[in-house]
Amino acid sequence: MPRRSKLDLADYIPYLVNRLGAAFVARFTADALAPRGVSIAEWRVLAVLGSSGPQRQTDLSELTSIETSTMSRLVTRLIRAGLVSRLRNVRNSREVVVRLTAPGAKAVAEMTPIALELEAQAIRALSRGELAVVKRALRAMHAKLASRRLA
Amino acid sequence: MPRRSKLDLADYIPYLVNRLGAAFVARFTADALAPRGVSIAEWRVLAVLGSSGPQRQTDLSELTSIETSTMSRLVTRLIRAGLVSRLRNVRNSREVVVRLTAPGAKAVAEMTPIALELEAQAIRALSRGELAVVKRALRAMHAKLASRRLA
DNA sequence: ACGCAATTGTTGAAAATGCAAGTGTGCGGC
DNA sequence: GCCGCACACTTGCATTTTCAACAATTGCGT
Repeated sequence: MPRRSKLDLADYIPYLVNRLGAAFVARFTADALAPRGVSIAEWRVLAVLGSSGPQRQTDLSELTSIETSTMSRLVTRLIRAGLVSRLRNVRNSREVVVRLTAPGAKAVAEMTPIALELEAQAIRALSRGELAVVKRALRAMHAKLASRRLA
Repeated sequence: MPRRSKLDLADYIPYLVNRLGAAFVARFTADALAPRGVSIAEWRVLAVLGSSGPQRQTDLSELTSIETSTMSRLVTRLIRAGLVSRLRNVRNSREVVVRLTAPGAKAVAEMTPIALELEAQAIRALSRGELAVVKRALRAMHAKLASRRLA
């Protein structure tokens, strides 16, 4: 067991995670986003809507790790692009429901295979068992950090 | 094996990676950065300098996944804060060498234990074997994505 | 039912970012 | 040696993000 009071980034999980995340973004931007003039933040919102259905902006913020004020303007942009709609909730009029429009759903449908192919490429480096461990580990670490945040 | 043409974010590695990365940032910001008025981008630069020694700005950009123009201004800010110095390379005068000042090294030394403790908390969710798998996997996936980028 | 705090979303202003263009420097071919 | 190209960095400008303040609405405690 190495004694670690000095930081060795090459072995530091947050660093490795950030670097991998940046690589995904770079590749996905080149393959899917840039050709369509969509930003990574916009894609994240569209992907959540496609995966989990219509959402309040607060929930979109939570799910994407994007600030609520940024989300407000981001949704406005997506509306201008015709990809989503924003409607006030009838039962609770301080809330708003954002949902994909038909063109928005089509855009998600077109980009999804590219997204999946990108993941497929990355995990070619892994055995099936390793993949399962990695997914569980990513979720478990997130849970540990998110829970402590409330305390 | 599920057939996946629809995107299920809860099982999608890039999403899990982004979410975990955001959680690290949120926690580290609260624990170490906000109290000192340091931004996450600044910390990343300081951490690389602490871990790998003086660097050219191009290399800092590469290592931190931060754009070179952003890096230029970021280093300027760090200089103003007294944490790093920027000196033109004598042997190649278009290059610059950024290095920690004494206060910069001190700042890194103070924040490093907090960074390590944060990682330690996260990986408490993992067995030793899982941890090894995760680290290898993060590196392997990054390698797969980075190599293809050049092709 | 009333009042007050919490929730949800928006906006203003400052700061940070990204992209393209520009500056200066080194290097390879001929 | 000279020309042209690649590299390292900086700068201008438009866009995006952030943080705080604010407005509107709900719901809780009593």
